[in-house]
Amino acid sequence: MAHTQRSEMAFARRQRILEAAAEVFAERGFSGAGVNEIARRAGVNKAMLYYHVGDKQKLYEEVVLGFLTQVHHQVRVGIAKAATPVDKLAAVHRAILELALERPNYPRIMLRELSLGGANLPPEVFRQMASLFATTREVVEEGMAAGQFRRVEPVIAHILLIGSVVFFANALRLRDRLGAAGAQLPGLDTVLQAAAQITHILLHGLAAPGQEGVVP
Amino acid sequence: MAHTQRSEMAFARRQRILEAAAEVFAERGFSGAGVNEIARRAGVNKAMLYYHVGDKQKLYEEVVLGFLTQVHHQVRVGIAKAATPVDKLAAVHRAILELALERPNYPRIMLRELSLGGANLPPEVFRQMASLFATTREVVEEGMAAGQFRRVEPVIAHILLIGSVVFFANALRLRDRLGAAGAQLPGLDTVLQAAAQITHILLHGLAAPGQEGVVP
DNA sequence: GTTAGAATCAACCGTGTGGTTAGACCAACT
DNA sequence: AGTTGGTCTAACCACACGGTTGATTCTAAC
Repeated sequence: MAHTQRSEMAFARRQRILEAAAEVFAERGFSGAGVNEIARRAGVNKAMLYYHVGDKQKLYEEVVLGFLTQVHHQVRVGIAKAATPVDKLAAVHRAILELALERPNYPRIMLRELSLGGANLPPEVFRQMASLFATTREVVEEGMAAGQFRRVEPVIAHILLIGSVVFFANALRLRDRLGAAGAQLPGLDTVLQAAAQITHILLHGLAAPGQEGVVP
Repeated sequence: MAHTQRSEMAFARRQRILEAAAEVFAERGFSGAGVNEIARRAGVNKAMLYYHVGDKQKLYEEVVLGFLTQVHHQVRVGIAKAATPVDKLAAVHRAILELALERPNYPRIMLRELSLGGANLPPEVFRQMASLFATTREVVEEGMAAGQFRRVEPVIAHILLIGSVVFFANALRLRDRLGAAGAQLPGLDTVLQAAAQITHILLHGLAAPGQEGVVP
């Protein structure tokens, strides 16, 4: 296993580099991030970035793609565990939300990338997005067919689901500065409680007339 | 009025510079934007940026603040014209939405700034945000007092209102690339129609049980 | 023990950046 | 005509950036 040990070390290095990259990209954005700083935080020489991963662009793509596939995976797991369309959609929302809170770097990156129109992203990332969208679309259509959801364009539901999470996760970081600016801020006991309110409002909003009771 | 003409010219120049700046900041973000390009697009010498407005930072602040105050103004106008809390909240949503669609540069900037945690923004901008938030808070609380809205933390409603618009406006730009990646995309006749669906879902979701009928 | 190749590093390079400056231009007033 | 002060420009600068290179160390296999 000697050879394996070596490549395991290399793999670990690669992971450290990608994590550091995610951190810096999240904090400063693609243009704002410096490969020097990424290297510094990963504790490796700059040339190692190019050796193990690639140039700045490649670094970025790797980070984004890694996150997207993870989200999609979790979403599918969530759906598989749920029974009704409403539960499934709630599961989708929660899966995204939990990942967003657990790994706060990523919503930041996604948000910024959205505002750039995906300028820094390769087609593969869009394929992954499209695939995630297809998943939620299925759920929404199933729910409409079952009469649980009102008739909406699935893409709208998708946008609301994802958007609310990403926006919310990012907004959390403004709290302190908004408070300092005089905003009268929440008596939110926990972040998760606030998130639950969001899920509830969205599902309630999507419920077909007379079906509001189905929403947990 | 000779002197006035001169300063009017200067004012116009300033506006052109700020518009160009908004454009470039929207396309490339704060770090990605170059003062050279801003100057080029504004059709002025680079040094004029520093003369008329200030450094890159100041340029950015001016752009963001200008937009925020405009939003807040429109929101207030919308509220003033509406009667019931539901109508007022719908008006808030529409005001933000219309501005976002009309001046697409700004949602992009705001989104990116959100993901940066307002790193590039001065306290005054946060004061403006807090003030806007206070406005919607009033409406939400009025609606809850009147029994039209379910009990929610106003900040949640605020986030959903703003977030959905900003996210939606930005998502529009992904359409083509997502379509090319195989996403089955909307039969949305018009953008406004999609937006109306969003407003409807949110208001419906916020409506108190039994009050869903009040939503237009 | 030697060797091939993976992994690492310090030093370097060209380019493009934000920002500055010294002065030219020009309209308006004395 | 001369002076002033707002407006504008070309040229410049220091520097940080992304990226590369060539040499060097480490390790595993023969």
